[in-house]
Amino acid sequence: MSTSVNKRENILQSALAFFAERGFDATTIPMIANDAKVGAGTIYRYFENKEVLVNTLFQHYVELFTNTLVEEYPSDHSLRDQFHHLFQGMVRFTNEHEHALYFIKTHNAAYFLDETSRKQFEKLLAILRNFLDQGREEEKIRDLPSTALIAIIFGGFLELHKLIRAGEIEASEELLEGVEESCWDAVRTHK
Amino acid sequence: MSTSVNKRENILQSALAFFAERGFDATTIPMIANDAKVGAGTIYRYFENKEVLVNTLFQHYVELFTNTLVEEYPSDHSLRDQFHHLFQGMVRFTNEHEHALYFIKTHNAAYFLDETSRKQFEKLLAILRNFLDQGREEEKIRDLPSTALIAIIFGGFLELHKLIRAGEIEASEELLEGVEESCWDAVRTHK
DNA sequence: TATTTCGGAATGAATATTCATTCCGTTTTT
DNA sequence: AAAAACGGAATGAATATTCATTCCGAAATA
Repeated sequence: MSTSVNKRENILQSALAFFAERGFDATTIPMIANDAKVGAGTIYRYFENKEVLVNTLFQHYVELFTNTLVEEYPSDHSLRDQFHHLFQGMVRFTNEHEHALYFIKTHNAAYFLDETSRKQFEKLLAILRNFLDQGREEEKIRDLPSTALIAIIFGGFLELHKLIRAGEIEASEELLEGVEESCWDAVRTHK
Repeated sequence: MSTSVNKRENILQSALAFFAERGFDATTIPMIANDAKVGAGTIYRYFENKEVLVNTLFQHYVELFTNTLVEEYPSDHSLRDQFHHLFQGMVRFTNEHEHALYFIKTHNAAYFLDETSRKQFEKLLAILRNFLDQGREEEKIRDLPSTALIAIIFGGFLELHKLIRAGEIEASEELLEGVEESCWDAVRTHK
């Protein structure tokens, strides 16, 4: 069976999990190879080197996440609805790609990211900034640096996600709604 | 003279900066030695190995931060005042120890932390949890996992701090107040 | 006081280890 | 039976750690 597509995919999946859990520098190629059930050399058939591997991964998931947020974006609904859409996007994306968002969050300023990766990430930020700026104009969003507000949103959400994965907490609908509300209250103006 | 206390201190300072900026795995002993203006071997006169060095650093600053939060804690004031005290503690601590809080935040779940470090960190969390739990009883704090709320607070604050250090933003009194208010709104109940 | 001896702190070259990357014999695919 | 894909041992570079030696200030000796 031409597993070649599968192997590439396996390598990417294993790498993603390790990078998310231990970070780029602490994960070794043999670790990834072993987990992907592939020879160490095989990784180099698919990726020129370790940095190309991370960058590939990073760009792939940032793009995927960006698309998730943009898809069916309710531009003509209320700001609160738009926020809900974005938040739901995070939830959906995290459900479909367990480690991806955490990986992105922990590596978005890393020294080994190349131009393309940085630009890709900028595009993602632009979407969120765009939303916040629009809201600020309407005086519905606090007058604070977008990056800080974005950090609050991702920080809270990802921490929650960690707890859920660790089994310390159950991912009830109610809980997610609570976190969404909390993030929204952090971001919006209060009359 | 090159008192041993000074050397040890220099090593710790250099290590802190590198660990905060690049992470544990990406910083090498020679980097630290060079920055501390000390022979590589000297580091091993003070610390058994690289892991002992991080753990020492981690424990030291977590303890220091914990003390900052606890000192003059206004137990009998309003919850809002208590929050203000904690937030101010973060600000003060960050002003006094530029890299420390960021280092703590990015390394608190690292694989190389020993028992003592983990326990030390737990103590810090306990203080924050304590505050949140008390508030929850009074129904002044949201019914959400403390860890998630804590993540929101630190996430927002540290992101802000990064922007300030990067010179992208000025650390006005007003800005800090805004972030404090945002974090508080994320955490409290809204009648 | 001047000189010598001594202890241990500091050093950085040498060594041991870890890891990314390469290479080549084997297996699988066509 | 080629050709392509693999696996995993081999390689070399980068890094943590060690250790023989130097250095320096403080006693001991004169």
